Amino acid sequence: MAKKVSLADIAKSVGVSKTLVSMVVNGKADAHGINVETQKKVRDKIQELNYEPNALARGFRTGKTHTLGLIVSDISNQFYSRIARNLEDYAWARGYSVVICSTDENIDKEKEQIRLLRERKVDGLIISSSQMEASYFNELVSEGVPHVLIDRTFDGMQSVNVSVDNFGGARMAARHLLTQGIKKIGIIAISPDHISTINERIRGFESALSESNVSIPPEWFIRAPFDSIDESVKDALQRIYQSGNMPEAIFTLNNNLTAAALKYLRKLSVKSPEDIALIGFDDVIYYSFTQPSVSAIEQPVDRLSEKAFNLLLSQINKEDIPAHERSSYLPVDIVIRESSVRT
Amino acid sequence: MAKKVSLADIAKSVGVSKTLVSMVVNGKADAHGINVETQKKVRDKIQELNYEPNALARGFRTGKTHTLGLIVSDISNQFYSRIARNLEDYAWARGYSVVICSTDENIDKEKEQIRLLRERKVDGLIISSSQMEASYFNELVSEGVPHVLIDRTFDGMQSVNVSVDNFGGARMAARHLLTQGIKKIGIIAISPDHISTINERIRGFESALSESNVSIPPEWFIRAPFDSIDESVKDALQRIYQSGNMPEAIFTLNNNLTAAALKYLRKLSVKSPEDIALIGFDDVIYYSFTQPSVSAIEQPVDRLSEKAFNLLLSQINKEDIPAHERSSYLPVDIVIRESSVRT
DNA sequence: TGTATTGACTAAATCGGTTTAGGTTTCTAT
DNA sequence: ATAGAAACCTAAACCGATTTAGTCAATACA
Repeated sequence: MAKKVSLADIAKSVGVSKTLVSMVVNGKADAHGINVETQKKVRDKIQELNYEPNALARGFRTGKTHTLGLIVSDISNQFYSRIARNLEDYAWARGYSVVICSTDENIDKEKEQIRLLRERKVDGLIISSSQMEASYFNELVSEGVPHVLIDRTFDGMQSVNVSVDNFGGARMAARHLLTQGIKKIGIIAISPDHISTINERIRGFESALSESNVSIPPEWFIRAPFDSIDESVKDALQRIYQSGNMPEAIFTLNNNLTAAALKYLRKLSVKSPEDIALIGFDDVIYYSFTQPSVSAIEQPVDRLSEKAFNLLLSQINKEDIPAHERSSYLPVDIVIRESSVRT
Repeated sequence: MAKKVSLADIAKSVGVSKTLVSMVVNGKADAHGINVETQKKVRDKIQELNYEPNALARGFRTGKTHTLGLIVSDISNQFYSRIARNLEDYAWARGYSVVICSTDENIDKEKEQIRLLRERKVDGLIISSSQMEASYFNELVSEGVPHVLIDRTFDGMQSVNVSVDNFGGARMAARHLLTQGIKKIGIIAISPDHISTINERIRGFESALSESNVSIPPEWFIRAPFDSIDESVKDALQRIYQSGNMPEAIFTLNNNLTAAALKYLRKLSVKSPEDIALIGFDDVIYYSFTQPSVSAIEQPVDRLSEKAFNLLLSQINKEDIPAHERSSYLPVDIVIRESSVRT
């Protein structure tokens, strides 16, 4: 490992000051009226010695790392990996890298990750938080930490945030079922119960139901713990199946729940949509060729990511974000396929 | 944004040297025989002033960032997002963060990302490379950059590497088809053609076929460009369908290709396995409830990631890696479902 | 009594850049 | 001839930790 060439080496070798070399490296030479020939000499020497600036030293001095932190519940969930990918693309285009952190819906882990990322001086954070404590984020705001809450938001929170119309999406799903005269409806959510999106979806769904005087009986209101979705959905569906009292439709509140429901309905030989109609929140490409193909609420992942990135960049660059931009809800679409259509 | 408390602040405030504070912070105080009471005083002051070490300054001095780089073709591909997740877990347990980079199978982008990560002084790299140039990686080796090639490897390469038995997996798939008397077989690969896994799979598949004197005619050997898999697979299948000369089976070389094939066979109303049997490389949970359920070669993602991480950590810690550990191939499994069984 | 040894601690150098606060020349205008 | 302005460049401080190479006083030993 030959010792790295430093800026001082270049300076000495060309016979100019470190300041000048630094200016050339950062493209500030012209602005400082440095002679073009001197600039060329420096650039040639940089080439010759194969100098590469030490980003750590630079970051140490400037306080900028050109790194962003992305905190989500689980990066292997398609929804989040797509967000990650989009974000990464926007970041790459602007010279930023992104560090990923999966929280497993664990609040303490999330806080620890945020602490660590801050200690590492990332320039900004994009967070899909598992918490619902506004005060925690308001502290981030008042400490001036650039961050955007993505996907999940909650009341009383002053952070810039971008999410999706979870309430409206779930309401669409409910209305879609109700229009078909379906009234015996179940729902599968995940626990813990402090996840804002899930709660919004429940609210939206129930609000539409109550307009038609329908409600979800407790035995059809299932909570599957985040870390054991598969078994919990299996057990719940089995219980319902054996009870003989089956709903006509089930609404699953995220893609993992939908997959699990699909899997175990099939195992129980419960036909969808004939026996139980199914509609899920969050669309996945595979839904179009599962048996049955699955209806779903589709989220605008790309626009969500783009918006979050831009809002974060504005904060990093100390630009003002107008009040109406500080909080936005993107509309969702309903994609109706076989699983939810009974007529 | 109140100015951050520095180590010097603590030192001055307690009335000791920075050295001492640093030793306390890093748990080296006892080893240096520092009085326990002095230690306590320092620790109390750290609490009181809420001191947090500046990781950038520390990293600048020590050259360690406790950050790893993960380079893959596309983080939103389930295969890679699962690797990312596993890696992140191992990394987190050891105090490392991971930066993700998607290359889109673009060699130049990959090189640029590696350059950037090195400039940012990540402690190590885990790379699923799109290249097949041994010399590039041998340079990394001789420069002493800790790195592990994961998933994809190639000849003449001295880097530590962990991959999967792509050759054997594809051979299994071929034999599975051949045993059923299927001889008219097509294959869908991706381009560019410098991806080692894809090439190994082709080799393995063809080697099994040639044992039975079967070969793949050019019109059934499809290459779908990485960035337009969907349309290319669609076009190719349509062409084959319209030609009237259809294979009895198709082997798709990765999960995206399998999904695309499934989607368009369905659109063309080509029944699987009756009209065309289908088997793909890389298993995905959805395959078990698609129509038909899809047979696949399953890769040991978790073991792959674990091994890669451990090998990287060894390098970072300057431990010796025995020769037989420097290169490993993990076995794969075949998961037979409906799509490939014609009897 | 003089020399080691031990225990407790520290001053100063260092990492590699960026930033601040200038300093020379040379040219131009009076 | 000379003040003032341009044009071009630089020395030194600085960011916040770690590391090196000690110091100093008290005790132990011969």
